[in-house]
Amino acid sequence: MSGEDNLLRLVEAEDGDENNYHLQDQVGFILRKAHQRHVSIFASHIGDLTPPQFAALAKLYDIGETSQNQLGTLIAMDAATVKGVIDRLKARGLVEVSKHEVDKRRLLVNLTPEGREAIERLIPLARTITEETLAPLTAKEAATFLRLLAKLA
Amino acid sequence: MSGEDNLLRLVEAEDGDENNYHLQDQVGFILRKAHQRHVSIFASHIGDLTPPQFAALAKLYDIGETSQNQLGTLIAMDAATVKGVIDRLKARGLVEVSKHEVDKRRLLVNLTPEGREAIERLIPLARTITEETLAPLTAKEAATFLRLLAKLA
DNA sequence: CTGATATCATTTGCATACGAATGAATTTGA
DNA sequence: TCAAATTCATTCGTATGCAAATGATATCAG
Repeated sequence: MSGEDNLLRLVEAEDGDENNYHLQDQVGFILRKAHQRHVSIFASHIGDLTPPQFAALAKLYDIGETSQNQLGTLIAMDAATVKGVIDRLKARGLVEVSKHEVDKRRLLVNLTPEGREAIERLIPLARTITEETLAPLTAKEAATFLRLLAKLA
Repeated sequence: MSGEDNLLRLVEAEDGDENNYHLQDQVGFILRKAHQRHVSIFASHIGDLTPPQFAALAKLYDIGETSQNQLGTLIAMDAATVKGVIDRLKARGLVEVSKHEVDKRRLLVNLTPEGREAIERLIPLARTITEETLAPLTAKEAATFLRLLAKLA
């Protein structure tokens, strides 16, 4: 038996479960599953829009016209991702784009009337989605969870 | 005015900001950002493997040979997704697949010696990744967070 | 004023993620 | 037993998500 084996046995003896790596205890894995569950709940309430698409509309509704790049920063999407999201919203007539008068690099994005109508209609559903996502927790637990989650995001 | 409207007005009166929908307060949005941050931390420590690929290797290391479908269930991936993950791990020689002797529908998946060596080498890094992901929280907060997160996943 | 830098947007390539449809094999139930 | 239902895997289509490269424009520094 090698020295490494001996050491390993000592470690095992101390801990009892040192060798066992349990995926389901890792924060990344649980985070991924919780996110999956939320997306599924979202889809069950809002079937014709994805969470990123909803985020883009909601942010435009909140702050008004802005550049594609700035919008991406605000909703945590890189330039390549936000372009795809905006392209699809544009194809559906929910947003419209225009060139910035001064800075010719910028692409301005804004809600269309249809987009505004859509997001106003959907925001109440989004509140329901949030409630359902947090339903396994008590109100106090939910508050604690959101506070700690925000620290990690 | 309906009863619902009345209730809503009461809530608004209590809250004072009912009309304003803030994306950054929604659990789904924060969950998405926290997940993004974790993936980024993961990539900074383990550049040549994605979290889903790591999950597949870790689970195979934990339970040994299993069917592709069963593996997918254990690591929370649907059949289409797990196929892609296994295909890429197979192409890199980290897993090998074989046909189930009895049930000819099943595709058995197992670690290769290289895959086993890889996951044993990476598990300590994964512990570091978990620590770094939870670093913004105190030990007590982290324990609370994991407990509540697990309830949501 | 101008060359170096920085910013904005686009494109490509790769990797999840999932719904839906399909085909093969197995299990169930009348 | 045998038709119906189920399970396993694959394929297709669509939608994030990000790294890297590129081009256009704007800003900065000397």
